[in-house]
Amino acid sequence: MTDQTLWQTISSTLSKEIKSGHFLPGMKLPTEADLARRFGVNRHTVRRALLTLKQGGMIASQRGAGVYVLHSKTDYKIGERVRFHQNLLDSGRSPSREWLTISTRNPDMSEMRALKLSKGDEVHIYEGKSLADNVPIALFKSVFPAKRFPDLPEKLMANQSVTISLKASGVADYKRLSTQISAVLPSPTQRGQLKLNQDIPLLKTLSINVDLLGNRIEFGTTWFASDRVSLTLESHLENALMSSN
Amino acid sequence: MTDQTLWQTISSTLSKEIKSGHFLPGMKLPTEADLARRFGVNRHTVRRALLTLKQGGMIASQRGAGVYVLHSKTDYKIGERVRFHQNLLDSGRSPSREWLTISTRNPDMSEMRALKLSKGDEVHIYEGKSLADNVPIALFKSVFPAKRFPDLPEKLMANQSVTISLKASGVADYKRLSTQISAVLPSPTQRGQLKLNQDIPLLKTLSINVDLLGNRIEFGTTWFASDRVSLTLESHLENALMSSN
DNA sequence: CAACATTTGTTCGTATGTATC
DNA sequence: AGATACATACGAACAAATGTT
Repeated sequence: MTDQTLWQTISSTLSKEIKSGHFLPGMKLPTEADLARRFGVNRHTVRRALLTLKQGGMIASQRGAGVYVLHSKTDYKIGERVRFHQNLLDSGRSPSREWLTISTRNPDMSEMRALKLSKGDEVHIYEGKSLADNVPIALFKSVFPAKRFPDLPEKLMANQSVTISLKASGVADYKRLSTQISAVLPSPTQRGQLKLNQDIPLLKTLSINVDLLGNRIEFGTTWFASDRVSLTLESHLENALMSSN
Repeated sequence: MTDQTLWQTISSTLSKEIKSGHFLPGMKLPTEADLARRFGVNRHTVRRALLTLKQGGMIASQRGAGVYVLHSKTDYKIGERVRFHQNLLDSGRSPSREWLTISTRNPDMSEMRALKLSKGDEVHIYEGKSLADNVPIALFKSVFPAKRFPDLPEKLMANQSVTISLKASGVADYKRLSTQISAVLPSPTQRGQLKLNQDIPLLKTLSINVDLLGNRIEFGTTWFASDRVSLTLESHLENALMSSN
């Protein structure tokens, strides 16, 4: 409508065709050359149009293969409690986790502030990847105070689950204190780990988790692929009111 | 580091120079032609690099003028209560609001579900723009049940404030029930209203607000320009724990 | 206000690299 | 191994918005 340039027109045309079901999730779009012929433009103009669809999370391209329509987003709930697996099980997905690094080192400034550490305190770093139905949907980095959880690394390697590992360390329950959300672009490393085809923004969340006494026990960063996830926040009102649903 | 392509190298080089303070907020970057000469590449390659910086909210371009370094983001708090002005005042900004349309019509499916409306119920639509220091930072659309708030439109036009208008309609207080966050690309219309230069994703939030009895009184959608805002969620634990700060 | 130079935005053309099938 | 298809890069030209003279 308000479109003016060729690539904007092409972009919104294809967008409508995808939304209308003309192209279904998982389907391969016509090749760039075909689309260029169809719209009577240069291949670059088609690529410019496809780029914005890619950024919007509607499609993904694979060099040498083609351009594919993506599936709709997984809904990821962020409540008081942080339960990754349960979260995804609820939406009918099969969740899994891969850990990339588990290490212990001195904290940087932001980590010290977030966990209210004293000088000399060390932290455990737990980095990994979250998948749903074997598709990577997020990268995470969790920072724990080493003084409080001396043998957490071994537990994490064995358990694959933060909740269970913390429980084994005496934390019966923990809650989310605060979360900050922003949108960033992936680094080349992140792009590879999430198998992104560039130019898809990540929903970045910084969260601080506390035990029931209010002690800060985890400083977590998560990068969600915005083409595969949307975040849902639920207040503690939710449970009480949802019963009257 | 892990960079491989020319435009990725240029992008991270410029990014570092901006972060290091070599280019300060508000400053004009060298022209694309100059940068192309500096890096010894084609102008297209420079533009590809600048595009990712633009998407990351680091720079903004103006045709005919140049490319400028943007200021850092405003932090926008999302708590149980929804208080736009207070929110921005807290971060030292001068907030303002412009309303674009105020109307009454029949709800669509999503609005009926969100507000739990019965067939035949009408809704008031309140659309507008939020600014901080005269820079647009978000667009919003609020949907209210007309049956409960018959004269809300007049109040909104007079007040400019949702909180005050609802209070005048007998809602002493209201809270956020749930919020869904995703990232989308702006439509041409939104791009114009937010004065975006294309290709900056929007943080889109869908929220349902309820009065103290749990009745749903507002279904709101907000599109934040991700280059100007980051969202912070605070649990109700925050207040209790922050005192021990 | 008009004319002009500057600067970014769009489009086409062409060539080469690289991953997939 | 070869054909297909996307990714990167260079070159050229013009359009559109801006700022200046």
